Amino acid sequence: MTEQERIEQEVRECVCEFMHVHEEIVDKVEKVMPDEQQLLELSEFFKVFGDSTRIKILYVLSQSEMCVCDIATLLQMGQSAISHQLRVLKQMRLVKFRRDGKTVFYSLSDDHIQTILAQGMEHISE
Amino acid sequence: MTEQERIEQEVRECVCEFMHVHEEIVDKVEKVMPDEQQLLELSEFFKVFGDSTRIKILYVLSQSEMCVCDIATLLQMGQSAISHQLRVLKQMRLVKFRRDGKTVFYSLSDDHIQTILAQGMEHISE
DNA sequence: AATTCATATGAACATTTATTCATATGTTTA
DNA sequence: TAAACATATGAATAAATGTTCATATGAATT
Repeated sequence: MTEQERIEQEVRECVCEFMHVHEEIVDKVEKVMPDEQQLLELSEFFKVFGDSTRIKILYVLSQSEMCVCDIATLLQMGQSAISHQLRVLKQMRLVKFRRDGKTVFYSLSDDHIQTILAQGMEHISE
Repeated sequence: MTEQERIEQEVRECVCEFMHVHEEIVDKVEKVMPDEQQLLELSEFFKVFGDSTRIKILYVLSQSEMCVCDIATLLQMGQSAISHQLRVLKQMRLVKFRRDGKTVFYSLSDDHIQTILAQGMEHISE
């Protein structure tokens, strides 16, 4: 690519990104955009649902509270893997837990989680 | 780690994973588990929400239909990056589009998407 | 028909992420 | 208090993912 061509491309990109936009729409939406930080947090929240192991954990917990061993058995996975994922779920407050002797029982932390799971199920079964 | 110790660990893991589980719970939940494939699809669906660029795209589209250039301008990102992400959103049927001459307008594909976004917002603002 | 423009896409690179292995922590029981 | 047990965690490795760069496609305009 020659320098000349590079400049031409930059001009083209500039045109695309700063001149031929629909200004009314962009201006209107810009005003109601939540701040960067909030949208980042939102994506981090959903990221937690975006792994099949964690989805399975959430699903089984939607049926009953359960200890780490139970979950590992149900999913046929190692205890360590489950434990690591439970930590992620805990950090995002998707699950809560109570200790009973040596055992720790996990459960879903609130109703949003169920609602989100249900909406997702509906979407993929359409 | 000696062979002896390895065996001991395997036994320990075996105990954890196959003997001290709460059988009633495990049996009950095993019966209502959706099949592997469905849960995998569910996680793939949510994975799409789990990236800040895509969340921003979904958010701006929840306000108005919009062309690729508009989105790139709003998010201050390159056209290519947006286009790649729109493909992901399209594949999972989170967005639909209509062509008008050279321009392609994107919009959210159905109400589940709005509901899920709203539930997520509620969760993180608690 | 040739050019311009909006969008799409393939390849490459850098970053993130999930699992495993080994071990640590904290609770109970002998 | 020592051993057994359920769970947690740090480090390492392997796999997945997002962005950029260069270019391709397809529609409109001259």
